[in-house]
Amino acid sequence: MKIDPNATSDLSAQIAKAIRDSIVEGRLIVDERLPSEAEMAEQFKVSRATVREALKRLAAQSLIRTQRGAFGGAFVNKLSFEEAYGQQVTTSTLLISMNEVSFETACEARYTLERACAPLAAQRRLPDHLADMRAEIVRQGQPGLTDERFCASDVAFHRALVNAAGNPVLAFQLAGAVEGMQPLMNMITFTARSRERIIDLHTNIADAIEAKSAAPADEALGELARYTVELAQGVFDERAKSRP
Amino acid sequence: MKIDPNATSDLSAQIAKAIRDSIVEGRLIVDERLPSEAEMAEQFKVSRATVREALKRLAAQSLIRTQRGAFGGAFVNKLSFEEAYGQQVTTSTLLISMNEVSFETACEARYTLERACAPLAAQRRLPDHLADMRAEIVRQGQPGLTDERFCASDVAFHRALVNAAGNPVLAFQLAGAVEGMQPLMNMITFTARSRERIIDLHTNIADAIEAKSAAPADEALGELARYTVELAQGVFDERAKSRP
DNA sequence: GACTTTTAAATGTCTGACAAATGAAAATTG
DNA sequence: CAATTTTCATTTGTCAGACATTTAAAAGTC
Repeated sequence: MKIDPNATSDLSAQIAKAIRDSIVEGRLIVDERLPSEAEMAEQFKVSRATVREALKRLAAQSLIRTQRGAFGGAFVNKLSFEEAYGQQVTTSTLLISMNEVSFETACEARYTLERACAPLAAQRRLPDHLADMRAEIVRQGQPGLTDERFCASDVAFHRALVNAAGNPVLAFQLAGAVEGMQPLMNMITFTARSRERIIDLHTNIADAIEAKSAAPADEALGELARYTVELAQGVFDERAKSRP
Repeated sequence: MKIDPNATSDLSAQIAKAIRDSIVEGRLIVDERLPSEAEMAEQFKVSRATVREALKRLAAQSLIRTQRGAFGGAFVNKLSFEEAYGQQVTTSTLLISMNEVSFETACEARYTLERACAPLAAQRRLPDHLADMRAEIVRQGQPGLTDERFCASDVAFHRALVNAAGNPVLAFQLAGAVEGMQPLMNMITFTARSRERIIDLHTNIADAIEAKSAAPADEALGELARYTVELAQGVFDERAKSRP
């Protein structure tokens, strides 16, 4: 691990990169303890403050965790699916909100990936997954539900569908596609009639998954994708009319 | 933005969270300048070092960028697809390598998602994407190519396929699934015969995409998924035999 | 007006210090 | 001896102040 004091980037960024590379390439293994801040400061010939800034960068990516006290220090963190899932959602949400991604593009990505899960979900679903899906459908039918809560329940329904595929890597990869869409979905005003239609389609999906038949689930998801884009189009048209 | 000095977590983590929330929820918009470190230190009633640690956390997630000099400071960064792509790949790679994910599980996730792209790719592919795919196929046929380079070319081929779908959000979501697999793929030893088989399947895929016919592409991808798992199984069996 | 110099503001880095947490070892107690 | 308490060294978390470096605007110069 070498640091170049004359490089363009910050010393803390260089140090963070050196340690990150060591972790990614396996020279530092999970739960291994890094040298203390003071030792690293000496090793890299920088101050402790600079080392700390580097460590905070790594902590932000869940690559290390720190513990105070004697025999404490910084340890290589075993990245959990939960942590990775959260990072994935945050990144996707920001990416979509900051890059003028059209609703159609985001929606297409989401439903394309989700439909890919449907056959696996139909094949492997457990009672728990079905129960989760049914519970969200019930929630979606409750009167007085705000649009935001309706959307949140929609996300929860689709998360259950993805989980039913029984592949944690797949679930992680889809996290951003499903949950990152929520801010866009929240912009839609759901009328009683559109909710009814969506709940019908969700019911079709749950029924198909329960019956372990992939095709109808895929069909309903396709229909849902079309309908969602249609609803969004209506909202945008309405908005364009009121602000010409 | 409020900070609790008695909370369990670090002050710098709390401050980072407060700023992150402001960005995610839109209270801070792209390119907006944050207060200077000294001002934030005063505002949050902490030292400048603590504020800096918080800012480094945000910089590690590409949420802010900093600029030195007068009228410099920390600015909300517009998360680019490129940056997000890189983060996604790093996270996926670490997640897979640290969590005893079976080759089958990772492979299933990858090919399930990739097959979902095939119809879109067949429909929308541009000459550039085809050229990229063909170029990688040529490279894969060169003698003397190391296994690692063969794998890297394999990833490049599949990246071109995903890009051919013409949906940047989809491409981003698939980044981890395709590239995060590489360390696992690198463990496979590719014989001349297995390379030939893979190149044949890649050619089938490229031909199908060129002909804008989705079904053969999907078929070849399925075959490739099966064959990859089979190859890996061979490697693991071999290893089990030599180290009983 | 075009060029150079100055200057103020901001981040980057360093030093030294103290607070707080924490587990191991030593001392104490029954 | 065993259980408990105390001490203590180590390490991270936080702070204050200083200086170096970068940068663009402002002032000065021809």
